[in-house]
Amino acid sequence: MPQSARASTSSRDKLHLDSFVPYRLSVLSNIVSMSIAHTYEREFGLSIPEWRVIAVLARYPNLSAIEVAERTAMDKVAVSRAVQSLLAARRLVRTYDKGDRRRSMLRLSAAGRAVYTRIAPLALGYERKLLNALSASDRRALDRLIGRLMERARLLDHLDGKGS
Amino acid sequence: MPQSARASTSSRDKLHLDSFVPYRLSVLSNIVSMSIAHTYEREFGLSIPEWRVIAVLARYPNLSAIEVAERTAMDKVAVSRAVQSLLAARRLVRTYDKGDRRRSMLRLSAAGRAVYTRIAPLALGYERKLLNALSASDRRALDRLIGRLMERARLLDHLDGKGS
DNA sequence: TTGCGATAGTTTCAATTGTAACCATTGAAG
DNA sequence: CTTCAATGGTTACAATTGAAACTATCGCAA
Repeated sequence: MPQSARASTSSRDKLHLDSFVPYRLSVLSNIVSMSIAHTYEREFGLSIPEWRVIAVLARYPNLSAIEVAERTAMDKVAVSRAVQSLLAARRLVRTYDKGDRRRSMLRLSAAGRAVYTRIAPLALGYERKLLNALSASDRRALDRLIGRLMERARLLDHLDGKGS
Repeated sequence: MPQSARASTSSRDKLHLDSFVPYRLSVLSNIVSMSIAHTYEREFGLSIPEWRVIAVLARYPNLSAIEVAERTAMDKVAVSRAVQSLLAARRLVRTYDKGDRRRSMLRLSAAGRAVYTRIAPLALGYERKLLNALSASDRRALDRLIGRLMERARLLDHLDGKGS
């Protein structure tokens, strides 16, 4: 079998990490996340999960833990831990649903809201500085592209393999 | 003090996780990475760091551990661990530089190359399926946008705060 | 030579995270 | 009324990761 097409690594099978989109996305996302995370860790002792919980509760008060998980793309264990440390820091108030006592109802305390109103501008400021690298139309394009890719990635994920 | 402008969260300070670019990037990147990681974990028992080391050594043989770290955006501890488990699995060969015996020289064994030639097409196949969500010109745009953002993110990172 | 700061890489220990098992409550079925 | 599967959430334990300290070698200087 001379230069078998099956066994040889044809040029289109070559993978350059530098131009491999999943790799590039991962590196970009890590730099960005760590940059922001560093800000609110330093200033408020918040971890990323904690910050996400605060952000979503600022927008949608009285969610249950599971609803928070859905909106933040975290799993319920991560939410549970973030909620516990936020409760301990008195940045959150938890009550339980009358009529379904499994269901918690979470909202920010005054202290929690204060944290939010101080961090949100920092986070948005970082985003703005980041997006300054792009023209207005590029920014719109970016949004659209991320949306499309997210949709497709979820589809692929559910189609094959781990579609639990 | 009726609707104090200072204390209230003005509309441009509001942060919607759903439209916050750093958050969207992070979610997208996680879905994508885990989807691919799942494939090579299942089929070859490779972790993400191990896969990255293999990918870069397939392209550039005889790198030292630190050079691998630079090209994969991993830190040297992660590289050290990945290298150890790849050595144990006999997928890597390590020699030491004559003349500087601190410096290792890493390259794939035959088994390592075999793993590479089987995974690379899977990874590229995934990328292709993902990018099928986009037109050719959108794909070019995506590449350009990621590049610009990466550059800007690194700049911002080094400017302020943690510029170690 | 000896000494010393820098570089390559490893080890150690603590913190974070992920998985699975678990407890409590609910709702519906018998 | 019991029983039992499903749901909300927590706990326990193992695996991963990160930061800092450590070892070994090198290059240069006195």
